[in-house]
Amino acid sequence: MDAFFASVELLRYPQLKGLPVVIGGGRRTVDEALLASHGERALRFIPVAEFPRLKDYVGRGVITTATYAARQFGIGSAMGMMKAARLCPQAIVLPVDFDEIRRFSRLFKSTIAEVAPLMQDRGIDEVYIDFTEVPGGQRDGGRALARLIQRAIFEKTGLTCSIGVAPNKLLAKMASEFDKPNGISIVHEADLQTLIWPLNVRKINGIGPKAGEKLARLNVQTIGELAALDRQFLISQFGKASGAWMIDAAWGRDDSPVVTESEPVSMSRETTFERDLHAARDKAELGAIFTRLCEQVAADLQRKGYVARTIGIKLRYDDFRIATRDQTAPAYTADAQAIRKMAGLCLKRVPLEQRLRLLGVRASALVKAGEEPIHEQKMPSAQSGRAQAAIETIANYPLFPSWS
DNA sequence: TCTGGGGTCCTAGGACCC
DNA sequence: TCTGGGGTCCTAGGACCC
Repeated sequence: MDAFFASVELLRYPQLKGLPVVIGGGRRTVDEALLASHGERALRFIPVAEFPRLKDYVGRGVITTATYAARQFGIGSAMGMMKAARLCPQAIVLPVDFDEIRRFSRLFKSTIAEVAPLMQDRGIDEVYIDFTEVPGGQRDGGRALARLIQRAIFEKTGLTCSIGVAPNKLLAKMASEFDKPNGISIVHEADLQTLIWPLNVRKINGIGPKAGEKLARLNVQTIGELAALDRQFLISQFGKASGAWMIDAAWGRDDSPVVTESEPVSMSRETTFERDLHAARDKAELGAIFTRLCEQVAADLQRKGYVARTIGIKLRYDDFRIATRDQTAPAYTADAQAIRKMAGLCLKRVPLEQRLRLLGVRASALVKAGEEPIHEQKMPSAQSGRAQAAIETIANYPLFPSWS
């Protein structure tokens, strides 16, 4: 989807069309009173002058999405709000409305699934589609179906998307970047050398800042240069799995299937504080946040019908270093108090002298509620001390109090 | 006044088991 | 005079993606 978060807001505020708008930030920047006085229906008539500007923004957020007009100023996703404000102080800033975003996400995905049911989720605004078997899918090299999908999505949502058509997911993803917004790009196997090899290695989905930097140090900038390297050399540099994957990617080879269903691996909640907090000096505040995170994780598990056996915490210190601790229990739970106790055990094992910027709670080793393995869980005797504490913790809490 | 939140996957080491 | 080999599970950290 093109500039998804921003485009959804532009549906409500069409008067902002063509203007630099950014979505993101930690606090609500649209005045609630303004919304209340104008009412949902009249939102489109709020004068542009009344919208909050980036220069007035205070907080620790990052940009989630920038409209194409805002991108002209050098603003992009994941950029800190303060930096963006320096680049374009007059840009309008709106908060993320997650409920609305999720609603549109479901809408565009269900629209696609009606046409091409073999669809894989790739986050909130992206999917892979295997339309090998869709009637008419091969017409005009796939362009006809791509047009049909674009039209259907626009009719249902009023939003545009960009589509890449290729023999596999790797190439399709790259192709989808070629003609944005509202474009269709078709890449054949034979186009590898002309269309793919001139691109920077960072355009490969899976080569991020670190691998990109390392390749640059090896004097490799383009995908073509990467393709010219020896497989064994890449394996020696990046490890067995990554090295082999990298050379295949450079040659456009990817046989991974489009996966329509998958079970979640973990569920987590985390929050960055408005100011850095200290475990001892801000104990009450931190404790309340910690408990709330546990309650949110528990609610997420229960709402989605899962139970977890491993609970973990995540800390980000004021210097941005991250620490994580995990604890596996002998039994599964989705209970807020049990999770709170487990997370508390984790907290005891992590250094707390330094001020904290972020705290998170994570549940993993998930299974569907009611489908827990029946045989007894073997405890890792390596951490028998910890494990014992976990056993006692769990024993003190009923497994599914909210359902019983 | 730098730098969100929710995920997945991989690696490497230690403990333990047979 | 040296001390297996394979496998699983757990943990911590890190890269990467949307």
